[in-house]
Amino acid sequence: MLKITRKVEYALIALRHIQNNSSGTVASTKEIATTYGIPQQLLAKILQQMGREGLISAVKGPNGGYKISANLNEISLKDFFEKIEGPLGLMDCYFNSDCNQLKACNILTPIQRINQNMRDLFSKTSLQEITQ
Amino acid sequence: MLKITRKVEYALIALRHIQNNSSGTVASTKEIATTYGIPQQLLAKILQQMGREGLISAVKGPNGGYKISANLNEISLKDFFEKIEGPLGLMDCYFNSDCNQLKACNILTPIQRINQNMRDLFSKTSLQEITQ
DNA sequence: TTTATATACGACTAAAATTATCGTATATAG
DNA sequence: CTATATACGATAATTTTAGTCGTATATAAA
Repeated sequence: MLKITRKVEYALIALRHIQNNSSGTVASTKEIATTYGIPQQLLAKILQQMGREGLISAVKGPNGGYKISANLNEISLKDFFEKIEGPLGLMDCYFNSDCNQLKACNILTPIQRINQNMRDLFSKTSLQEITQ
Repeated sequence: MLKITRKVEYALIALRHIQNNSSGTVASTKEIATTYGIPQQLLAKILQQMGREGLISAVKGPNGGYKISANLNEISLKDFFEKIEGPLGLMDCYFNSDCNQLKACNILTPIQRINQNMRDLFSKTSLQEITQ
């Protein structure tokens, strides 16, 4: 409960690795996968997704790989999580209304408040604080 | 990602219902289950667990049910979550060391910091803030 | 003292979400 | 050309979460 997924974990590891890479060169999927013991195909898909989201950009072909293309200091952890995993909420009813309890739910208001506190926490933390 | 489980959700709903119950009487599993559309057998197990954890106490037999037996104002949401679902952490390596990445993990330190922030958030919120 | 109602709890099954793999296509440096 | 690397939809495996079943025990009330 309340855990980040491996997908996000791998994304953060990769992002930090790419950022710390010696300038001028790019980091390949294979290099990152073997360094951290991450399944290569899975990491590939995550990197592609981060590419589509504008966080990194790809260089194709031999000696190819990825480099950072966004200012990680301007992106909050909340936005990053939502780019990678979609809406961020303690419970589904925050963004999805087909809930059995909704009609009679007695904890909706207080839980929304706690949820907002959690979103605020991740909003005020930048991606850079993890990858720097 | 970062969601509470239905188990915790049901536990909170039940706790609030029991607390708001007219004094002198207890609230039965059946009553709570039908009111909020929660599977009765599942709710029963959750209530039993909360009983074992000392949060509520049971009255057996006809007209039986549960009543609050702890001071919910003195219990943090973090402690409650851990009573119901076990250790609370953004990632397993916070409390379990068999992780593929541990040896080379490059985000351990920063993620532990974020994790601590989340634990602090739930530590400074009392159960009462949800059930009152 | 019998009956109906309610909690207690371990074992099991079902469903959903997460994690990982496969196959194929495209780009490009050498 | 060829080897290497990204692109990506589809599918499979695994893990976690959610829910059910069967049986035992306690007790109020008829």
